[in-house]
Amino acid sequence: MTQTTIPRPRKSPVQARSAATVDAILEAAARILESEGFEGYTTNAIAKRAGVSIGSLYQYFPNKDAVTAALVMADAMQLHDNVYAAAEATAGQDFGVQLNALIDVVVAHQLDRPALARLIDVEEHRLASDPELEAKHASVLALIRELLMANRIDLPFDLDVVAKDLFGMVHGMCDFAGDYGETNPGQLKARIRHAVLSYLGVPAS
Amino acid sequence: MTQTTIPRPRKSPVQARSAATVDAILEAAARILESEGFEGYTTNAIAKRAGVSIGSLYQYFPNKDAVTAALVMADAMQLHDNVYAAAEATAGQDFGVQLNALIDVVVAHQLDRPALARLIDVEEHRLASDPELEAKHASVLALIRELLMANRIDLPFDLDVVAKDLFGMVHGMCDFAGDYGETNPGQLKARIRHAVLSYLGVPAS
DNA sequence: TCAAAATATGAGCTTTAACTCACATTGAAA
DNA sequence: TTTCAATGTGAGTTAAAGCTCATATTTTGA
Repeated sequence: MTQTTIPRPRKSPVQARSAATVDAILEAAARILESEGFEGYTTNAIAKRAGVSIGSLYQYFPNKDAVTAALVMADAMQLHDNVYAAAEATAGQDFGVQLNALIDVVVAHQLDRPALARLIDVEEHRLASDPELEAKHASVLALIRELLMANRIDLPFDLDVVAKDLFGMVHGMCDFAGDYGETNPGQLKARIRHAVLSYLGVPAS
Repeated sequence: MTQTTIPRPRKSPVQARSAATVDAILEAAARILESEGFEGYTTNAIAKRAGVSIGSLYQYFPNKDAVTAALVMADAMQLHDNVYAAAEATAGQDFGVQLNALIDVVVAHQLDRPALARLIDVEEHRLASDPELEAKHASVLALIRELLMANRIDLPFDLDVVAKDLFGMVHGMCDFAGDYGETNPGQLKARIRHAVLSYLGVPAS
């Protein structure tokens, strides 16, 4: 594994137009990754699709990996924020309701742009792990643990391990569903709900 | 998605030494992908690690993707063969025993070389889907369906969908376990077994 | 033993993509 | 209005990686 320079923004945008440039670059990067895969994912292509010059791209990102890292981080933050928003919105309600809200978020996150989600996953592993990124992940797992504890669910295994299993399970089912072109997110959610509840030994409501 | 030339062996080896060359190339490709990721995965590096010249590599593979395709196919065949071997070895026995055998194979396949398994997964999606490869996958799913039918399991959903869910679920749990460095494959198997059995509504034996 | 086919070699050609830099344009503070 | 910092530009440099090909070596079969 070659030591890549730490992928961090070179300079922060201060004016509105440069912030727009950065946004355009990230959005273009996502779209190219989604439509072309790693194949066509080049900095020149990203700049072109974003409608900015290649020079501008390198003004805000020291190298290609920095663009990808920013993309990965944005994705992680989105999941994190949506998950927490869903939890807050359903706080105090039935366990089933809270669980549904979480599943909605995760399924949406994975199925909305399945190809992109998968490639971001890969890059997430390839890039040197960013503490900030790790924190977001840990935070999502913590939320799952809290949900389980607050509802005094009888766990078949360690709390820690159960949270990870559930996350992996849901992720895997979504991923695979995305692969064979699942068209009915509603039914997928129902199945995931069933999988989670039965794993936990909670009778379906 | 650029039209890549169909990744097919350029010529088949007829002498023993050339077969050895091809094997060495594939093994080297796997090892590099595993230890360096896509980063260092170059045809020159593969040839070097395999101890053969770059010219030899291109004698048997028309391009880089052809090497990767062969690797992916070999992986799929290995899973397929192991799964079928496990099914035959436990044919006629308890559902629980048969299921355990299958889980053993899948966990081993995914956890033996987790980094490699993940990257092969990615390439599997990037490459134009090979009918032969699709057939192997379909065949594995068919085996799961047969197992469920032969044991007259009461299914919560469509047979087809259940098979896919189970595969995705197991895959996801293994993948995630590989990520955080699961050291205890035995416990992972137990949890997967629990997840599968409870999804199916089969009481643990 | 020997010719022909199969296999192996690696320097180097070619393409491509990451990245630079000298210069142009725009925005904001004074 | 002026001035300087912030931002934008894209032709061109550079390094690397895919791939070729003329040539060398090994194996086979007659």
